[in-house]
Amino acid sequence: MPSVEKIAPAAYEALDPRVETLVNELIGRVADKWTMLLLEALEEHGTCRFTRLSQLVPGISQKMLTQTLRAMERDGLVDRKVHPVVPPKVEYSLTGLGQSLGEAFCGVWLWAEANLDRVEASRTAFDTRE
Amino acid sequence: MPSVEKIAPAAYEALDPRVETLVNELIGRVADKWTMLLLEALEEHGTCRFTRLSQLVPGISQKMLTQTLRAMERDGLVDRKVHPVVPPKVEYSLTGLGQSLGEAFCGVWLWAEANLDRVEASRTAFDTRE
DNA sequence: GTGCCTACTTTCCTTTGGAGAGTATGGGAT
DNA sequence: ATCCCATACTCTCCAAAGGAAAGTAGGCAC
Repeated sequence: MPSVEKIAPAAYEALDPRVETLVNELIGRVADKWTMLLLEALEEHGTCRFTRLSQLVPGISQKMLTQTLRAMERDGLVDRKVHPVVPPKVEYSLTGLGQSLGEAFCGVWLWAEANLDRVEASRTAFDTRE
Repeated sequence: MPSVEKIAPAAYEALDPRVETLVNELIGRVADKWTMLLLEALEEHGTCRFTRLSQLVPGISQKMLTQTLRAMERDGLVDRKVHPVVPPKVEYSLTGLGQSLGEAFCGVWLWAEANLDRVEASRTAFDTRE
């Protein structure tokens, strides 16, 4: 089981605090529930429109959908294509950068899928201990 | 570049909606800024006490530190060992499950490290477009 | 005119999160 | 005996984030 250090020892140890801070900020931005869920939806279904995305990501409010998509666009993760027609038509898709982040998150999805039961068991054990 | 489907096609396609909902909930719980940062801190520094963790994770409030650690303990990600001495001494460490999640997040750290510049560039481009 | 369509905004209100002070405990210093 | 300290919280108060629902724009069908 490799750790970050074992995979990229030199790069990791060589980080100066300034870069580490930036990485932490980026992680804080990107390690967000809605961002992850949107990344997954766009990865799985390809180009989507606003309403479609709101259906694909259950529980997201329009406000958060707009907000998260904008932030992802600003970060270069999604491409936003506006067709100047009426009624409005806006298509969202992953950029190469977004796809690579989606792949980076792949391990987390697999982990969640594989360990659902363990987490569930731990929770009930914890709750009955109280 | 493998996608989720290519790595685990059968398991992924076979998910019934109920399981997918649970996975989404688990992702929502775990894809949290503080959880990721704590996971990283514990992975890198091993067993730590409360005050140490608050120093290792810059910007976290005591409230969020307590809260996040409790949630992680409940999910079986961290082990909380209380030594009944005075002043109090509580040691936190990753469980096997926590370590495996830390490894799953490894790709995201590497991605962030590798793509900091691209994201930064995209942001300034976006901001000057406005 | 009325209503419809879509992608947002806006408003209002609840929940979450941060800052800082307070708590409990016994041991060591004075 | 009294004071102070260390540690891991816990509480209170306030600001910020987030959700629900209604509103907006503007061309088109009726």
